[in-house]
Amino acid sequence: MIAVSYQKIYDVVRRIPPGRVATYGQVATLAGLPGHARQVGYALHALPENSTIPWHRVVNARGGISPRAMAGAELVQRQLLAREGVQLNARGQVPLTQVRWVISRRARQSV
DNA sequence: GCAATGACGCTCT
DNA sequence: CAGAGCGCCATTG
Repeated sequence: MIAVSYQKIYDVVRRIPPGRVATYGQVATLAGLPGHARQVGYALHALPENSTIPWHRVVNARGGISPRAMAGAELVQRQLLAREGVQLNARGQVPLTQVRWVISRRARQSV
């Protein structure tokens, strides 16, 4: 059973455009849950693999892929990002200064 | 309702 | 920027 609060988070993640990435904190804030970055990660963790949510576009505040229970899954995320043109550096992180998702104020209101 | 858990963020070093 | 430590809080047992 997925909590209703997660729906809000999924909704934000769905809006992340290809070739762009957002941080957990950013997603939390856009979802109307400022400071609940952990719940964002928790929500994505409970996300089924067959989901259409672009969860791979969500990274931590440093642009890196957080280690999760199943190692190797981060490799998948790296592949999905590369497929969208997001190149990762040697540290396995993305240049946030360039690919950080910047949503316009008007775009947020159109929810 | 209490205690433990966790795909994190912020601050200091 | 990278690493270590502390804090926040919904979800779960």
